[in-house]
Amino acid sequence: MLGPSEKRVSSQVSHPKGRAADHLVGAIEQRILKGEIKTGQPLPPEREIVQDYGVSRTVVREAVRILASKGLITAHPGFRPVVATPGYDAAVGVLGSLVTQLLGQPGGVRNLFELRIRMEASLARDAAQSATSEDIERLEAALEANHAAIGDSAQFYETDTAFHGVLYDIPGNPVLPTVHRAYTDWLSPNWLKMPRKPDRNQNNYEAHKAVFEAILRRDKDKAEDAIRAHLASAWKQVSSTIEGL
Amino acid sequence: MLGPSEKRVSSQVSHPKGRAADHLVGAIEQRILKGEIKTGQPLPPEREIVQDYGVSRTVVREAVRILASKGLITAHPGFRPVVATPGYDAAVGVLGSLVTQLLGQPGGVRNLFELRIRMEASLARDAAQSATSEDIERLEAALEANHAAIGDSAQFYETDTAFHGVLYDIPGNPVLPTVHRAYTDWLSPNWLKMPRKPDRNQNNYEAHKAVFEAILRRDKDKAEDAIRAHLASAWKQVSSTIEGL
DNA sequence: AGCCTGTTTTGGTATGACAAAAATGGGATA
DNA sequence: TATCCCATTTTTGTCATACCAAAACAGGCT
Repeated sequence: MLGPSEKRVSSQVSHPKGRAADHLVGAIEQRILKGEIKTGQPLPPEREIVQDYGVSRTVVREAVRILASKGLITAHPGFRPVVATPGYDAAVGVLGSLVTQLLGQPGGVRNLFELRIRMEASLARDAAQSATSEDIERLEAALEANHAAIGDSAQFYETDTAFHGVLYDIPGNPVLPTVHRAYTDWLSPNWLKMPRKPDRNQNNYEAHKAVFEAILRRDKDKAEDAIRAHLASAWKQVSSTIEGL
Repeated sequence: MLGPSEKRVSSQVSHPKGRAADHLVGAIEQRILKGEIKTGQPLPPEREIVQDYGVSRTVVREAVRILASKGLITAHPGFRPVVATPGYDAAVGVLGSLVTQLLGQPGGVRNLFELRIRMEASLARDAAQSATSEDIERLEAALEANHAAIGDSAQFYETDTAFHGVLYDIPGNPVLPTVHRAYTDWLSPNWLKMPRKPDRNQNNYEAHKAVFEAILRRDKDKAEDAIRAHLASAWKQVSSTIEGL
């Protein structure tokens, strides 16, 4: 036994309500948002924060972990946490588990895929209207790569994704490529369950080609129809393979 | 002084690498995803988890807070954390601070608003194509409410949002209303900085009316154009008011 | 049965300790 | 002098323990 001799008054009077860790999170968040702690720069050592805010290390630690899981800082084990580079991709990571849970509930995958269809329909129209000749070239290159990969299903999946990805690049909004990555990340678990055979690849390639040609012709309606048809067919393939729709 | 007499071998051999808290998070996450702990049900007491997983309460506590900030559980201070009802809105909350950071960087607001324009253009087309008579009625009611609020800018903002909200409701995808809320939540801080005067309200109302009428006529292109024009004009108003574009 | 109250449980926080890994500083070496 | 290696100091990760306050619970009283 060790001697339980000393009393401890504890008590931190400063924060009347709410969790201390949350207050700390807020405080540090502010400092990050205001740029007081710049991107890429490490947070002060835990003990220093303890001093500055008059809380225990337990609390500091919790706050740091919360900030990390919010995506504001990155914390490799053993290293000082550093303020994360703000990027749209981080958001995808933060959503991770939540989305997984959402996709697990009835209709979840379908709801997300519908959103994707809507988005790509819009992108296809856009491309048909305002793709530059450079955009067209990239699209064509992606299409060719896709064609070349018909025999190799893994490769086909890659080039398929890449082709769609070009559409997300065209408007020049940096959020869109991230959205694309989010869709593919979140939907791929379901997609990859589906058996992929060369004849299916062939069909999909042809669908891509139709989209490309409509864009080339600057036919917005046709482009939208083509990609909607393509995605609807893909959905049919997937949903027939998997129970949970 | 207390006697530092006893040795402590500590050491938890089970987890070869990575942070203990992260392993715990993963484990509990699995149990939630698998439905072992059902929605609305409280997590076991911290001390019990300590026993079950052979970790310290510090670690359990961290894990719980992380799960909370991921949106998988909700933890009111002083209460047992309960497994959160999975809902799309939770995702918006989870993104919170990250998005704030993103919007703070150059072009952030513009990027998000462009996404919104794209979305609503798509929704307007959709509505023109497949709104039921019931949808039309709701849209009309929203439009009237908007008209009645022209004199009251606060009220106008409400009904304005509600009108757009109807568009997000029409396709019946539960994710869309959430997207709408996300857009408004995130953009409103900027919007509300803008002085709102009755004549502007009048203009906006008329823009809404144009959208409505195009939908009524089932004219997809016109509907899209109308809402794009409306949003582009709104953007002009806002961006001229605020520096940070 | 319904309400009040004392007890037990549980979350929130603080403290102190220590191993392991990272940062640091100096000295030996090329 | 510049460079590399190693001993020392920090710092993080984790554990154990203690204590308060609030919540949950269990009786007892009305």
